[in-house]
Amino acid sequence: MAQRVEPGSRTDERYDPKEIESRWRARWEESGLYRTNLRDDSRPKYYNLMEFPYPSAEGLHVGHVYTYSGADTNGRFRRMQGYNVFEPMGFDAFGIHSENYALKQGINPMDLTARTVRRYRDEQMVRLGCMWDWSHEVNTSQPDYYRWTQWLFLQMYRAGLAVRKSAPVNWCPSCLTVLANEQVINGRCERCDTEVVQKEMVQWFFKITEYADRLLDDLEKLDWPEISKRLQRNWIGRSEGAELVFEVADTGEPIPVFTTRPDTVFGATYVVLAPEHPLVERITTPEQREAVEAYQQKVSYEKEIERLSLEKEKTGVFTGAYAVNPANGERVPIWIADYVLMTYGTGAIMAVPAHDERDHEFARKFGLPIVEVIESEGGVSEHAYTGPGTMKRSGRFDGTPSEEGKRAVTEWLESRGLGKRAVTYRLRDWLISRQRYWGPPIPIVYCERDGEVPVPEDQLPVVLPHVEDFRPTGTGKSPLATVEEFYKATCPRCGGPAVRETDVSDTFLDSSWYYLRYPSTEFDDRPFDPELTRKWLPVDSYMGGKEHIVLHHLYSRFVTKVLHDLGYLDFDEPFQHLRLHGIITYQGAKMSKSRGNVINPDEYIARYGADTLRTYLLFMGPYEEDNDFQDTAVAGVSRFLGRLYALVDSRHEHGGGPGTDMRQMHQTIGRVTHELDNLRYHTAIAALMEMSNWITSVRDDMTSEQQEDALRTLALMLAPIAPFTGEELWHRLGGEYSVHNQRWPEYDPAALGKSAVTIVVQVNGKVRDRFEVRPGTPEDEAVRLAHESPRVSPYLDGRTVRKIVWVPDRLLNLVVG
RNA sequence: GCCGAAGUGGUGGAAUGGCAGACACGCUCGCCUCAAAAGCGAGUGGAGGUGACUCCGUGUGGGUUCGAAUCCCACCUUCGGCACCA
Repeated sequence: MAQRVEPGSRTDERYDPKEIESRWRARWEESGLYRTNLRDDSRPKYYNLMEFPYPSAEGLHVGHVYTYSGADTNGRFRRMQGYNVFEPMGFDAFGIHSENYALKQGINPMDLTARTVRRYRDEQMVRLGCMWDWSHEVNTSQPDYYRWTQWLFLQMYRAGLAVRKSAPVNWCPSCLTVLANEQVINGRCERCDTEVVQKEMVQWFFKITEYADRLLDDLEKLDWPEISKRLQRNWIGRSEGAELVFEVADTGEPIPVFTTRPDTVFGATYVVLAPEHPLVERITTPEQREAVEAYQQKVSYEKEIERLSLEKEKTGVFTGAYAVNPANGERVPIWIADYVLMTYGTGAIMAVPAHDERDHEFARKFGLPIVEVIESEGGVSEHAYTGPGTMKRSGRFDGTPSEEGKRAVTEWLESRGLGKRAVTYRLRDWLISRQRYWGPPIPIVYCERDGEVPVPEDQLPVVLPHVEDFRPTGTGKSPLATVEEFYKATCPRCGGPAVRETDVSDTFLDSSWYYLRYPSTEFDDRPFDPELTRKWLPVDSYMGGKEHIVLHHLYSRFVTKVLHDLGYLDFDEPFQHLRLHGIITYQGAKMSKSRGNVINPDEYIARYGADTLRTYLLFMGPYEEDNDFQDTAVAGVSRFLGRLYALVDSRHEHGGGPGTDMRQMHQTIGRVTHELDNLRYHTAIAALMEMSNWITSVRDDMTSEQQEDALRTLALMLAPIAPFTGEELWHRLGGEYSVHNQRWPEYDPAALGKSAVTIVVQVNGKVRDRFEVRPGTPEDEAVRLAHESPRVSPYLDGRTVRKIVWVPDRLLNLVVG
């Protein structure tokens, strides 16, 4: 540790962030400054959560530093406001990203991850100056954590929400595993950008769709940015309509179809099944069988991305079979086409070409009849009419407005047992199994006698073994399927021979509950302690990036709701208050390794110190918007911190003046408090810069007490943003350790009372003069002053004042004509 | 195609109905220096004027208003999300 600085002495040293930061880091550590007493009831609690990183090759990214700078500044601000702040950190250490890094290095992820985590934490993260309480660190890849991830799986299983079923799933040919729907972005793998293919496979799913309505409705009660609510709403994609039953002609076999336009059922001139629809096999006529099977073959080879392409012309094949339109009894042909998806609705549609663009295009291509049943002006020969209107050619419903017809037609068909109201969602069940090594084994065994049996809770964890060959196999099975010591098991129920499930679970399951674990890391006999959980959750502030809205945030809400329903939690939303920071671009583009425009935070910390990087990141622009990183501006922030240091260091050569108006200081306190409350960090920092400029310019007029007061206030307000420099300045000003335990400064409202206000004088809305007057100056006096002003009077000469706009203490506008 | 956000000096941005450009970056000039760096000081939207000043100016066009960067309508551009969801 460097020499102690005695308060009061002028050192004439330059601002040396490296020395300052390492000295205070050691002092904070040794005094346990950031260890939170979770059982302290004397202050209101504040659970300050921020996204934890997954350790990978690249090291800590500047995006992480951005998240943490903003979240930590908020945590420190709340701490100074009197909250007992809990700010934990951990590692999302399981998962494909960490595993792919290990594969590239050829080192078992179990060995490599431990090293990577140490590097992240001890070489990078500790330097950032965040008030993390490392005594509650979690690492999702450790048995003491994933044991409870497996426990969570078992709760899902018991509740009937974890099911093993065959379904069309997304397979990534590069990662050699299946993916959840949320992990496919525009037909590509979220991790590696490879095009995914569709496969029918038996997999484990969590039935998140059963919670679709609650996930949708409860968004209302959350303090979240609108964009994240909108994205979740879109993703859940609730759609109201009806399920109508068409029957196969002759056999009478029902074909339920989902439609949002039951009012157009009289215009349904054909039915389309998804190519994978189970009915296709049974209804296809011998003449059509060859064509149908060829088409099914072709579609099954198609990549998701090709199938979704809109440019593509519609294709399809007639099955040879007919169905009966339940509204008018007409026979309509049954086709199969890939524009109908097996995974949405019932996998079958009634096609109404007159009033649906897609059906229209298909009907025109294959010469199917187009029957207009909603009155339209332009007709429907060229384009479908999809708007509302009056029903026609619809029997008893002719003349009914379409909106009313939706309900009426559904009720009419329902009375005949051929329909009912229905709701469909875009959201699909969460596919959680992965054919990979680096994750928690799914705690299920398969017994010859008892079938699928959950591992009893007291036998958890099912330990992930350290294996030689951890490479993904590509066979649709995890590498664990080749490890006999692992998969050979005895049935927990009958004791007979059994095999373990060898798939591991999705990384997003690990992170779906980690916020529940942080307060309870001391317990190894329960995932989360009821008492601590009741006290500390839900989370008071959660900070992260936009990329997790339909992944991590949605899954966490689902898991919380399930645990609530099972009686483990008394709340059903994990993150009451969520804020999303913007993306940092560099040279105008998103940072990426391939572009070679990645900012390495280590270099900036080494050169300028963590405080400068933190302060710069927050100063760039509005925290919740995207910002471009500019190297030159970083140096400017470093100079600002250096100026503050010099300001404090040279204070004994100044002050001792007759005293000055301290209103500026009180205004700054008010401004900074308000800006920090709203995450407007860039304007908070600007206000601190203005205050520093103000002190510099008037310090010789200040009394010594005033100067001291101003500098201390400045140090206090700097502390949440630049914690090292704030601490150092506070210490040099003789403040007691630590600045981070001080109360946030309050402004004196009386000191804000203005002795004079500036009135802006406009003529016809153009500013012509401004003058200082006492607050509360009446209108007539202001008007008189305006007429006397040589800068205003020329514009009034020879004209009549038609109107006077008077905003007390602010503005006078004279309208002349 | 649909939904959303945003367009302000050379640059990042401030101002959400009332003084456009706070605060910075950059640049110019000056001080310091043998010189440079650092630091400090002054200036810095555009055009005009010796000058006090004047006019213009927040993507484009229109509107509301005493007054619009801010509200409304149309369009253009950029970014983001979704995309055959019946």
